[in-house]
Amino acid sequence: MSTTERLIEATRELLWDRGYVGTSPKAIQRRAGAGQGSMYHHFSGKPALARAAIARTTEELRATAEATLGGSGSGSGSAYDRIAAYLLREREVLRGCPVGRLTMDPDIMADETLRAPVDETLDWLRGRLAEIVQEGLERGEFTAGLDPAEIASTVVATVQGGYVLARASGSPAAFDAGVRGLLALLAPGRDVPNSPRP
Amino acid sequence: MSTTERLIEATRELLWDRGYVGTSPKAIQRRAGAGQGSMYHHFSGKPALARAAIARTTEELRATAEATLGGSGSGSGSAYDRIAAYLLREREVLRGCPVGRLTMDPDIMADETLRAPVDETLDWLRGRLAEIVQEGLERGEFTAGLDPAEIASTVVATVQGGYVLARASGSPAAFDAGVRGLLALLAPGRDVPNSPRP
DNA sequence: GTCTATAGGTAGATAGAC
DNA sequence: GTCTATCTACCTATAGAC
Repeated sequence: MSTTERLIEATRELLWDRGYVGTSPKAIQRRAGAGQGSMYHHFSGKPALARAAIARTTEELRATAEATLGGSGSGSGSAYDRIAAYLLREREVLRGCPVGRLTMDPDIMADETLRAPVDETLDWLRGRLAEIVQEGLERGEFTAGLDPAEIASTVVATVQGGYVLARASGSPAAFDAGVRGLLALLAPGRDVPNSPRP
Repeated sequence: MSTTERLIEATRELLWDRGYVGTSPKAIQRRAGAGQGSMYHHFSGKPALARAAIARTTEELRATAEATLGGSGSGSGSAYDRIAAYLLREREVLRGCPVGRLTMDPDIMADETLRAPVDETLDWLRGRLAEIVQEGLERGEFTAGLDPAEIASTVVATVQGGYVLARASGSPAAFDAGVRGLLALLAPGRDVPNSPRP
């Protein structure tokens, strides 16, 4: 793996675990096995490193989400099933969301080039979920009258907040509970599938 | 206001806006109008300051939540109404939750004396909401078969995640959308009250 | 109680040799 | 491309005078 590559990956890990404010260039160098001069040769500084790391992490989130939310147009399952698959997929719950956690970082929010990709990613996710809810409404899967954009926001918020509850309690159980509650509300009467966690 | 008091309040503000890692003793002193020596006379260091600040903030959260969730045993409104009041109450949405944001701080999670009050507070909130959902189920307000603890987790997660969405987009609208979606799911057919925000 | 002095360590880079 | 040296500022205290 190239030095550039190792620097980006090290930054991704540190941003995920410690946030932007809690991540120092020195820590990135140590983790990447790169020297000071090497790091500043490849990147102009901490913001540039963070931009590269965030770009990759947001791409990954989109790809992972799309993998459960359903293929390219082929209706592979009901809307409920696709949303359930998204909610119940395996996650490193106790680590939190690598994108969502950035919103609590004041220095990220203050820099438009760092905030924008975070905003666009969560916005894309809400839009994608809203499309699926709309499909479900048209097929009569959900209670008529629900607002697709609102339900999409509720779904994403439940996931983001589930991370908070899980981290506070030190256990993924709280995340799972929130998700199961949401699925029960979405489809009254249906059996909620089990989470992948033991 | 005493120096101790000003130090605690300054720490609360900074923890809320910048987190634990992003808050320095010097910044606290500046905001409190206290000198270095003065601060270290009243508190042993940053962790002690944070303990005092978190204790006060969690007390405040409990009091504020209890104010909307309903009085001491007197059923002042339906379960749905009390949950709606909690969800729709005025909040400084773009600032995030002063308790929930602490869960993303690695240094807070690593120190048991700082993590415990956060955990206990969110746990209390979930328990309190579960009681109310239980009441609502007994009165037939909600779809039979719902799990009170799960729904309570969904409610708290939606709030915590709503803050994330709002901060990402720079607008409280995303918070409100998530809340309105949740209320619509909780009581199909009912009109969801408007949020207090303009 | 509050102030100033001191101190070792890190943050976030820049400069220039190799 | 990578390394070492250097730099200013800030972090998180401790010590001791007033």
